[in-house]
Amino acid sequence: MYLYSHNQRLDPLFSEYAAMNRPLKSKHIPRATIQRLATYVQALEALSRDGVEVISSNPLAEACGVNGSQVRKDLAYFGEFGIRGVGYQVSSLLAAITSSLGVDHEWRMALIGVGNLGKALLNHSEFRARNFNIVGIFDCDPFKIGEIVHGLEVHCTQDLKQMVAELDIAIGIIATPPERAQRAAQHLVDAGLSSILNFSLARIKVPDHVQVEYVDFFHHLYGLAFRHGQSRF
Amino acid sequence: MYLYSHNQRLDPLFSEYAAMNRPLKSKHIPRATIQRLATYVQALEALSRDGVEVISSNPLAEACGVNGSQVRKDLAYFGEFGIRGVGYQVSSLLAAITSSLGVDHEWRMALIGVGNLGKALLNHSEFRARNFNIVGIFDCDPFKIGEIVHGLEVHCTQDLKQMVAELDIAIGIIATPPERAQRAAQHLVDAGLSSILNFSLARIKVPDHVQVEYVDFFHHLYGLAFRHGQSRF
DNA sequence: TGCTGTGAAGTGCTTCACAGCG
DNA sequence: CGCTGTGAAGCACTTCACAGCA
Repeated sequence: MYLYSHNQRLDPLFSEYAAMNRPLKSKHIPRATIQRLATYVQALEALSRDGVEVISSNPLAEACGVNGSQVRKDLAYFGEFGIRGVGYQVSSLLAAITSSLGVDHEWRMALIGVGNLGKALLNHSEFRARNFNIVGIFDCDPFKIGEIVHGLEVHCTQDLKQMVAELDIAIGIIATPPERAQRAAQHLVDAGLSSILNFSLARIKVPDHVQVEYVDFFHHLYGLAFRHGQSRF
Repeated sequence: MYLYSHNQRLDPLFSEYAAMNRPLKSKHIPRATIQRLATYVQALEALSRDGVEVISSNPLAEACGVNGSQVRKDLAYFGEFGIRGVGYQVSSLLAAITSSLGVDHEWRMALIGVGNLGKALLNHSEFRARNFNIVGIFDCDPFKIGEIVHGLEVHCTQDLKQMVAELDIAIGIIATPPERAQRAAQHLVDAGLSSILNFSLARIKVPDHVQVEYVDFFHHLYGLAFRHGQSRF
C-alpha cells in the first residue's frame, strides 16, 4: 500500500532533538509503530484524565487493541521509559512519546482547497488541540479568493511559496477535487514543503524526498463492505 | 495496529454471491489487499474517464504506487481477469473488482453524532457517488433531535434499532466526541449492526463478530511530523 | 515477585523469477 | 514476443519466552 522512501534510518549520533534527549535505540522504526504511538498517546491522555498515574504494558495494550509485547517493543525503539516490576508512569510516558514523535510543539499547516471538505477541516477543533494549526488557506477559484473562512483569508494558490516562508509552514493539506490534486501537490512541492496530507481521492506524484499520507474513508468502507459480504458464510 | 478477527476465511463452495460469479482462489485475503483494491478502483475509474480501454499490471501499479506483481497477486485472489500478453480490460476489471468487494450495490448507513464532523460527512457527496448512503442520522442531544440536516431528520439514539430494521441499514458511523463513542457503539451493536466506521478518537470495545474501522487523521499527521523530524539528518 | 526490555521464533505480506498462454 | 498468474524466496513486523532488574 504505502511506498516507503527507503531511507528512514535513524542515526543515534544525532538523537538529541529539541530540548529533551531521546536516546534512539534502533535504526529503523516501522511505520506501523508510529501509527500505534499515536494511539498510545490518545489512550494515555484518557488515562491521565481519569487520574491513573501508573500503567503497565498489558492493560495499555488492551486499551489500544494490541499485544503487550508490541507496546514494549514500540517504546523500546525510543528508550527505556518503564520501571521493571511496576510499569510506566502515565505523565512521563506521554511526554516521552510526544517528544519522540516531535508533536510536543506546534506544526503549522497550509490547506489547499476551501470547499466542503476544506471548510470541515477548518472547523475541526481537534487539530489545534493537538498542536496542528492550519495557518494559511488557498484556492484557485477566483470567486473564493479574499473570502474569510474561519478567521483566515483565502489566498490565491500562487501566493503559496511566499506565505509558506512567512508563516513558517511545514505541512501541506490537499482538500481539492481529485483532478486538481496533482496541481496542488506541485504547488506545495514548489513552495518547498516535504510533508503532504492528501484528502483527495487521487494518487499524486512527488519527488522522493516528499512524504505523502493519504486519508481515504473508502479504503475503510470497502473493507467493511467486503467483510460484511464474507460474514454470511 | 489492527485486531484481526481470526475468521476471515473464504469458502470456495459458497463463492457465488450476487449475480456475478466470483471464483475465489484462495482462503485468506490480506487486509492490505482489500485496501489496495479500493485504490485500483479509483485508478481504473480515472483511466476509464480518460478513454483507456486496456491496461497492464505495471502501469496500473505505478499509478497506484505499488509493485506490478502485487497487482497481479491481489487480483489473483478473486479470479483470472487478465489476458496474457495483453493486460486487463479496464471496464471489465472494474466490474470484477467492485463485484468481488460487494460495492456494486447500495450500502445503507446510519450516522451517530450530528455535530461538526457528522454534518461534514453528510455534506460529502462522494459517499453517495460510491454507493454508500447515509439514510438515518441520530444524536442523543435533545436540542438536536427533530432538526433537519441535509434532508434527514435527526432521531433519538433510542430509535436506532427500529430504524436499522426499517431502513435496511448495514453499516454504522460513529462521529461523536470520544467520551460518547463507546455508548454509540453499544447502540449500534444492540441494533444488530456488525460493521462500524469510527471517526471518534477513541477505541471502542465490541463483540468479536463486529468489524470496526478507525479513521484517524492524527495517525497520518503524527507520521508526517515524525518523519519530518527525521529528515533533517 | 512482577513487569520491563529484548533476542529468537513465528507469521504474513511483498517481491522475485519464470512457466504458461494468447 | 509480451504479459499474466504463481510457487518460492525474501523481508518486515508481530509474538513468544525469558533474562534482568526494581
